[in-house]
Amino acid sequence: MGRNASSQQKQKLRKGLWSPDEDEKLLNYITKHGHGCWSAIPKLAGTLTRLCAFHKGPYKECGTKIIYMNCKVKEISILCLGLQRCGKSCRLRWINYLRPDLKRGTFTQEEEDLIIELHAVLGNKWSQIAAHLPGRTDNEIKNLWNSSLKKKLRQRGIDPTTHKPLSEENMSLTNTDERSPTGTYADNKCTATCSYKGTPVDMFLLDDNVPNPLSNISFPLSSHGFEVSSGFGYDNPIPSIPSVVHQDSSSESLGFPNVANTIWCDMRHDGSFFDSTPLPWLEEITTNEGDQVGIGTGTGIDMGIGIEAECIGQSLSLPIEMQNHRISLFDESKGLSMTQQLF
DNA sequence: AAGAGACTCAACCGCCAGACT
DNA sequence: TAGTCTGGCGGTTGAGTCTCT
Repeated sequence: MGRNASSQQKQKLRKGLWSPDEDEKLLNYITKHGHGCWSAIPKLAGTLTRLCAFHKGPYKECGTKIIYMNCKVKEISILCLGLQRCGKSCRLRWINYLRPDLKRGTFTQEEEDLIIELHAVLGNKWSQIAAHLPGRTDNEIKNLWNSSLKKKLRQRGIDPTTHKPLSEENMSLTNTDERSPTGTYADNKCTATCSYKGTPVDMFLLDDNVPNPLSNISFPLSSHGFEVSSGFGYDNPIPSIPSVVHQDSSSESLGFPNVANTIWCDMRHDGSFFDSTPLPWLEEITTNEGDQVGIGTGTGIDMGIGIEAECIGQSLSLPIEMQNHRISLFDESKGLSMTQQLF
């Protein structure tokens, strides 16, 4: 019996594109009442009259009518049928189209760059990626990725799945890359010592035309006391890095409640720079006093940033010593030595 | 101008995990 | 404990639009 009723209901459900009328019903309902239980919304949305204005007691529904109990008005029709959609469909329509906080229009270059950065770390976790782009939906980002960004990456010679240079697939590397294809940085347990563990010289010398960028890198200190350790890539020689890390104490407002300090980076994978884009791979790392945090982009272009949390907020003047494959940072005032294996 | 192919994007489908009974 | 329901997610589809020839 119940099964029959259920299948009858299913037969009534509409599919396909939403009409303006349906949109209006759903929008009006959720604006007034919130979405609550999605599965109940199709019935409730669009209902003009549900309760007799004078009736405070119980009622029951019977088809498209409401039967009031112990009321002079025994029966009242639902004047407008609810949506002939399933709750799931309503939810999707609201999230992807009707939500008032949605940002319309094409993606900006900054947004595209951020999506690529995030994809390198998170893979196809579209909802997590969308969480970093206010006003954008996972569906929208997924579509952008599949229709446009994948292609752009390939044109840049980067494998959109692994975020490694396509040419690398044909090279016989002598180093040992312990990362998974999508990057181990997503496992949120990454520390300075678990970033790229291959042999950097092998990496850099794969292409004779690319000079070892380590010999050119300079490391300016940020005014906030962070130590920026390095940024480089074997296909991406960066002669110098400006002050790439800022501290933002309002990390909670950015949705990273467990991170003591939100780090912002100015550098893209391709070596150009942009501003105010949060480093997504820090989102689940808790930094404590004295912690070191090492991060990587998860792409073929590696970047290591070391933060001595103890130094946060202090003005440091640190001589930097580069010893082949390592970069060592020293805080002379504290006698603190932070030597970071970057690769 | 017309047809074919490429592209975009809204929406559906199936699966999964957690809550509830 | 098992079954059911629900919401959330990623993959996929297909209608509409655009671009190219």
